[in-house]
Amino acid sequence: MTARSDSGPVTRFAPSPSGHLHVGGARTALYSWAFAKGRGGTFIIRIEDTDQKRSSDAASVGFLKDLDWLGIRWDEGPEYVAPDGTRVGGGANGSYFQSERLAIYDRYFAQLLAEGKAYEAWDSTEELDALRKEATARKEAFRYRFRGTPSAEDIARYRAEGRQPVVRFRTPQVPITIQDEVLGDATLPAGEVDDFVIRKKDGFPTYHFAVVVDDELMRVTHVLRAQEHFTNTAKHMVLQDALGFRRPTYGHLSIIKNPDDSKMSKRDKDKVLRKAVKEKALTAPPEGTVTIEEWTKWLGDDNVQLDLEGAIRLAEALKVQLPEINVDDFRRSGYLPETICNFLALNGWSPGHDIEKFDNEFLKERFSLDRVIKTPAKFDRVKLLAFNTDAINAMSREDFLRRGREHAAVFRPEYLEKLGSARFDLLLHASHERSKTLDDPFKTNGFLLVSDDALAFSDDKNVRKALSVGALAADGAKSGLEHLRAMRGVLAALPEWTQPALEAAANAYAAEHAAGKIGSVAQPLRIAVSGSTVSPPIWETLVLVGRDASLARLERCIAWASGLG
RNA sequence: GGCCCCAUCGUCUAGCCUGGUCUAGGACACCUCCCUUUCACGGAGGUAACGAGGGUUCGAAUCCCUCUGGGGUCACCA
Repeated sequence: MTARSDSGPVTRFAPSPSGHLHVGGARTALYSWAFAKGRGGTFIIRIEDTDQKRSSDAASVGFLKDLDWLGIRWDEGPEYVAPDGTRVGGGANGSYFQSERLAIYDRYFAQLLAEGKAYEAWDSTEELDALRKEATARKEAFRYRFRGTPSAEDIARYRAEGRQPVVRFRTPQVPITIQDEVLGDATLPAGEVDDFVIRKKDGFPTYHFAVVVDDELMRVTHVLRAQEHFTNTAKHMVLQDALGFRRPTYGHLSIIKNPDDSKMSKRDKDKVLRKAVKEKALTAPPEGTVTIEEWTKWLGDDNVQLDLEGAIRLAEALKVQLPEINVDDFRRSGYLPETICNFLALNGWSPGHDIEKFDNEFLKERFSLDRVIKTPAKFDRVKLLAFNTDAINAMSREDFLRRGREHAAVFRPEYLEKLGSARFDLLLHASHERSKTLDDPFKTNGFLLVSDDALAFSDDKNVRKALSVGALAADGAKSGLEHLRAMRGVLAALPEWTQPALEAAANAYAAEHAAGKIGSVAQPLRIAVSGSTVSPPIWETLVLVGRDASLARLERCIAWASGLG
């Protein structure tokens, strides 16, 4: 924990712990962090777990882990031990979990009630729904107004019925000007804000109340949050006035959208799966994906979401790509945290001067609210991939090796087990320059994991071309299949199975039998050991597959290709 | 529907506040060519935008108005 400096700004990121940290939230956190840290201020994490039904401890920890992975560390907030052993969080303004601050909120409820600035309301859900319907019928927005104080008898009756009151704020009927550093000022006409609930019947504060109290008590000076909160700010401002609190400076960030203009949402993954299931007209879950019960429940209700592991298994079985939505999805896909931060920073902010590539240090130095873009941006995964490719290409061999190992340890342990450390390192080296993500060495080289007799040769245009190209040539050159037959003997006779030895032998053969065109020999070999026309460089690939396996695959490929029409 | 906000290449954006240097710059994508044992990488070039209409002005992407389009919000969720 760092000592709080009184001079700098104080910002906070206040997620509600349900689900995972998604890219929009990550960007809000990044901006908040950069704004405070670039000005000698304090960055706080606060967990807004006032919705008992939706909040979970696991989700809280997940948020902290994702934030830490991105390189965003907080000066105050939940205590967390990073993988490198650093202790993060703590602080003198806790608890940083709203569910542990109930006594604090109660004091302020009492104050407002005593001053007549808030009142208890006993309306039932049904009564409220009826009022809402009426408003809709009149084509008006529903706004709750003080409906009179119930008599002592009424209250006694409600109590007997088991009703619990909520506390509503008596909103002054005056125009309210929202001051926003990003969007500029906006004035809401008098009466726009209704008497909103500040304490739920379970005794928990609503978001509006807790956020106002906590921001004051934690001395937050700048609030950066999603644009969906813009209108809420009016509520927060009238509350601050009633409570005698200071007003933080606000900045509302535009939402991040999918390329098809829909709002990025965690449901997007289920959408892709539902579509695939429908297209394939599946009636039962593929073997080893999800249970029949999960399957039935999921397909029976659009609101039910598959758990992540199940969704991943199903996506693999259906051969569809799940869209990355959450920070952890991008991590799993092999994106670098520095790339995610860089790209996210650029999605809604720009340093100007055509600068695009920068790190969090730069962002910290340069970030300012007046350069935040007001328009919703589409999240372009293609450009993100390009950024990640550049970052990976710029990495040293050693860094790529180290980070590839770290990635595999978490997401691809089977490669480490199957290949052993020497061949695993060779795989990374051989894949580095053609990798766009840390996952590419594994994602694109699944043939290394399958057993020799299970390797499937793909019967496509490129394969056929490579195997028969010579036969089609007019000069009587040999076909790829013939090269393969010949190479079987050449390779089997090799005293050692190393890249230089393999290359030398193949070159010698090609000089004599393929007019020096090594490609007409390399491609058939590639097909034989990998099953397709795409793999790391061929000599490395042969070493990765290994001598015995390569020869066995060669044999199978010759048999397979001989049967091709 | 009420209220609020926004509007530059397909996409992310620079420029707008402080009108002229904008025949509108960069990046990703796309197209062409080069390199190449596959796939990638890389190199050279190219296509591509100020939503529409009115003003103001000698001059508007930049200032004003209208329209159109987009977004947010209208919960005892945050």
